[in-house]
Amino acid sequence: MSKKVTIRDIADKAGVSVATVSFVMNNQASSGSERYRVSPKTTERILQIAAEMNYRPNSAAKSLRSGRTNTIGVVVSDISNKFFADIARCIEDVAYQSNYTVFFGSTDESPEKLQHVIDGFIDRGIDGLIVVPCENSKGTIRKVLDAGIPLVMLDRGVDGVEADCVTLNNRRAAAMAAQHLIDRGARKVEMVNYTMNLQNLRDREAGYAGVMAELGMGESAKVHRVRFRNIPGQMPRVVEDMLSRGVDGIIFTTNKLLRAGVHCLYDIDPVSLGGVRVVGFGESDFFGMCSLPVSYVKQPVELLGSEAVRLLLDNINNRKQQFVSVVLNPILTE
Amino acid sequence: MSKKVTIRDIADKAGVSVATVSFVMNNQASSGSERYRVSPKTTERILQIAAEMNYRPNSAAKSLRSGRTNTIGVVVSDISNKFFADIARCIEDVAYQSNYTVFFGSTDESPEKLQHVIDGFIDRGIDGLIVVPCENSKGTIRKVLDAGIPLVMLDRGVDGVEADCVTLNNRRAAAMAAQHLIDRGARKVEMVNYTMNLQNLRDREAGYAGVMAELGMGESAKVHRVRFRNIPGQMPRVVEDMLSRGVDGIIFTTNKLLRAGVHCLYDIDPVSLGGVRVVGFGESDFFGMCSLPVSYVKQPVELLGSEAVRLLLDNINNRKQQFVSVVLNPILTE
DNA sequence: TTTGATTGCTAAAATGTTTTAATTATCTTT
DNA sequence: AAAGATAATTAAAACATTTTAGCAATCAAA
Repeated sequence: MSKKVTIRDIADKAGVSVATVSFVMNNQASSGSERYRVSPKTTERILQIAAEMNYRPNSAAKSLRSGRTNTIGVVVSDISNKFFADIARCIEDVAYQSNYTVFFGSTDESPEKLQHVIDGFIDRGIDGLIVVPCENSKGTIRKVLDAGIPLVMLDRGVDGVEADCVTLNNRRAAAMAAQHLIDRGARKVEMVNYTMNLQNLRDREAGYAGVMAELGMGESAKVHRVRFRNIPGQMPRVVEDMLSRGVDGIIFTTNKLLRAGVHCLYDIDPVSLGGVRVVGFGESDFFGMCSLPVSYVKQPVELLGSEAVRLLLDNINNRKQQFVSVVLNPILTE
Repeated sequence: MSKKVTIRDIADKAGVSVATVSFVMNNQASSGSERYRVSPKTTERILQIAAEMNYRPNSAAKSLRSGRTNTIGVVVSDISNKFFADIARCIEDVAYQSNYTVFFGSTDESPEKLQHVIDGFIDRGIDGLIVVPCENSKGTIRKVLDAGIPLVMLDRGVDGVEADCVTLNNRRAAAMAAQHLIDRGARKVEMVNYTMNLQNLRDREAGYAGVMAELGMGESAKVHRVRFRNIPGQMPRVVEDMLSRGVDGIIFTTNKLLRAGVHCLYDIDPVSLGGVRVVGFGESDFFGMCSLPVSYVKQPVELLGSEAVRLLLDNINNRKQQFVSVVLNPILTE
């Protein structure tokens, strides 16, 4: 458990000042700096000594002085949800490439948790945040932005909040889904959504409603709403209801809903799933193995993650004023 | 973007020294302290002022001085793998309850990545690590332990390394799996495993081999090995090979292998999956919807996560010498 | 050879805490 | 009222960096 070697130890051994060592340690990369240069010989020697003493900078001291931590916080709805886990992985990879390390936190769609997790991250001095905002999180997000902390919203925006944002083109995605079902001959297409008021979900409804109206099927359009916290309790009734009324096409607005829904369909009719065509958001292993085909809107997970990180780092390093909104295109997969 | 309020600002406003404020901020909880007390009146006033100034301690300064960050690092194989994502979520929850925040990192089973991720975490001053060790990671793990950094191994141990460890009883789990298949009438049971040399995988082989030998079926026992990095390339051949030789029971040693395997079976024979009974490790949505039943060994995810955190925090706070190994019981689910 | 610029380096302040040792204030006893 | 004990508070050092301002030394030009 050898004592930690500091910049001072190196300075002593090299017979120079700590300032010099600090310059070498940092300017190394941006070696073009006019001011504060160090001769190649000294630089070399210091580097050498640092290496053989196995020097590792103390990041607490570093960030106390510099105010930066090279750390970002990522707040999603639930890290164990495959969709967010995939994104998380992607964020991790891209962030690491830029020497950033990531904190992860889950909100379970609760604004209080969101606030709490974000507070924790800020207290630990993160340089920026990537957040999947939940219902009623406008206040929290605003506060972060007002505090001058770089933030990127992911998966959904928040009405009335100006900040970088990376989302799917949800309107279009839902429109594609509806069109797809109708093209395949569906006559009665309905949607199953959450009760939650989230931008992405509202957009999906809008996209669905739009297509239905366009095709003169506005009358038969219907959206069922299930509580986020009680999917297993409510889904069976919703599914039964739809089947009893002869629905032949269903759009589930999230991967969780889709899975729950298909399970219900399967319970009722394992062979034909009630003869209903189904489209969902986000993929899952078992789609290919269902007795009836399940189509789904593929989320460009890698892009969602990498774009979010890109925007955030950009924001951290350049402190720009202009916000940008990245809207990604969905891909429908059969 | 209000300037950050410090302990000094509070001291000034309250007309006391920074030391007093510091005492109040920390001893608050452990209020029974003999030494360094501050009168209830002053305490009250300081707390009041701190609250109305919305004081938030600077954690960089805190950890520079105290050497602690209230942060732990979690290194898994792949955070986007549902198994690890579930554990991660669990770790997050338990850690947050104790006011710890977590860094996450993935290794993709590469020792170099493991080293790199761990270095990054240590540089950021984590108080401890929860690690899923990969092949050839003994050196890295040893170094961490030698540096006096609390560490808990998760999901698998490392031979010859003494440290806290939380695992499934893999031997037993595999034995249960084999027994299960045989009880259901399987005559020719084989196993599909990775080529990797990991403790948990070896134990699963041992459990399988043990049961087979015990039942006088040692002759017919056979383990197929697939490279971690080339599952889709190798699985089809393995599955075909097994089917052609009349295998009627298969044990897949990981959830990824299981899913890949079942997909292959499905591709060959969507209805009966080749009439083969299958057991795997870890659950997935679609098991209930397969034409033939897939059984699986349920991993006690919540316990894996919470026990790991418990051991780690214990280690961080008490610096004990004695290492403990928690071995959890598997549950077979049909 | 003086002047002015450039190069290479350093001393010291600053960052926001915690903690030690010391000091002052307030009580009890006598 | 003095002495001793105890309670309340503080000054200052320490933690490991970064960065500002400035000092020598060397070099180029006049």
